[in-house]
Amino acid sequence: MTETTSPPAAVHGNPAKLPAHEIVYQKLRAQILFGELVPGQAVTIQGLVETLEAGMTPVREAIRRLISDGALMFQGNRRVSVPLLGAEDIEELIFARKTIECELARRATIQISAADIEELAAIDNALDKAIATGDVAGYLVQNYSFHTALYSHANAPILSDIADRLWLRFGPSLRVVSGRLGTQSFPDRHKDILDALRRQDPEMAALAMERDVFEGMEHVVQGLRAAN
Amino acid sequence: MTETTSPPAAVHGNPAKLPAHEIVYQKLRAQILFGELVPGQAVTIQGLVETLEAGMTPVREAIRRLISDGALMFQGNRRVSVPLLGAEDIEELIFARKTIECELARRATIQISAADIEELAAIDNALDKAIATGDVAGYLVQNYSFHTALYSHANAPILSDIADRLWLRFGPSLRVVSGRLGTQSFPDRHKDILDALRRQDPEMAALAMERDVFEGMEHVVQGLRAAN
DNA sequence: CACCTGAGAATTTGATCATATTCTGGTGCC
DNA sequence: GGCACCAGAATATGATCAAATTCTCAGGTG
Repeated sequence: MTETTSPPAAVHGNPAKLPAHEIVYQKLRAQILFGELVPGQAVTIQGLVETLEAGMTPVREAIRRLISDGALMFQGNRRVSVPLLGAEDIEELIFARKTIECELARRATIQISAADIEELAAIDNALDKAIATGDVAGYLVQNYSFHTALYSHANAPILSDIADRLWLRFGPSLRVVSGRLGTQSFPDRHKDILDALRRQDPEMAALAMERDVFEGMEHVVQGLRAAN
Repeated sequence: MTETTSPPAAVHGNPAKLPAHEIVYQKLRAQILFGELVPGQAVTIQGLVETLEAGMTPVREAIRRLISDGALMFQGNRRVSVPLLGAEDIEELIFARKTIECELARRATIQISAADIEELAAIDNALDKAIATGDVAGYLVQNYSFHTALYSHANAPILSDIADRLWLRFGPSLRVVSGRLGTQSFPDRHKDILDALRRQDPEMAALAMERDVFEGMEHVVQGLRAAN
């Protein structure tokens, strides 16, 4: 995932040896990305201490990291909550995602191996299955996996890191929209992306990615508009 | 600065009321941006506890935030240090800065007031003075101020946040290069940017910004190359 | 008489610290 | 050269203090 933020790099044979604050961070991060937490929801330190059965210091550090990530919001008084996105925020996210993720797609295209492309295809199949069965949580996980896996082949840690952060920002809203509109209606340009990868055509990959990003975000806009 | 990371918003009459972890964060951040800390240098919690005369918990939280910002690096074991940039990192930074900061320049151009332009001009004057007198620290501060002030008028908190983070990544290296090559040699496209702002020409502003970014980063590349 | 308002207490939550425990890296002995 | 030990640093806990929100209950008003 992100070079700078996930340091222990998951020592293969020793999964239990991660520090507590790292474990808390991962758990909380997943909850935000995949929707246990709703936009606007308050997040309390003591609540997480009980829920995650962790000490106070690790929880504190995890929250600080996630605030820095843009995944949580410090409300000025000492309260922390999951951010609500406005139309302007989404407009910014569209621009940022387009430029960053298209570039990552370009870079990945010229470096990825055939075997890795098939791994991506496998993820996309799982995604299709989730869409077909209306499995919202599965859809969110697989969609995120697809993008993350692709970017990991771009050999661009800083850009990948930026992209990862952007996902944390709209994750909660994506969940709300998916829950409301269902997974069926979501666009999926992943087939086009896979085609481009196989043809080793960076610009085609970038274009497909641009469509995927734009349609996905547009969908969020519509979903949030429906909420008013 | 960044919406999401600097919450207390500096209650006008009560500067002493910031929490300790926030103060530590600001101090450490400034040290990184403006060069007290050298790339590769180790950062220890206990060292900062003594230096900044703060408790352990606030220091810990500040370090976590800065790691998440990309300003510090977790070395896998429990060590933390200031990152060293490689050529590939700089190449990524050039792309990211170009796209993000040019867009911020565009957005600022169509929103900034005449009075605010003059404030920018004043910063640029201070910058010129620092260059003329060879004041490296002043140069770094004023240069950062100019960009930050400009972006604050773009009304784009997410993009500004991304830009801010990028500065944290190359700040230490910029300091090294400036110290080695002197401030004289640094390019300064700020006059062009100010021109574009006054003419309300977004594309011209973006172009000037692109040059400023590119020449600045190219300079860093040359400086680092000279170090080998 | 019902309802709104606001002061102040009670409770919840966050911030900080002192301390115990665990881990890493280095040193010196075999 | 490899292994055991040691010093120092990081991680994690729980207690304590401080702040903020919420609740409650008078008092006043329509």
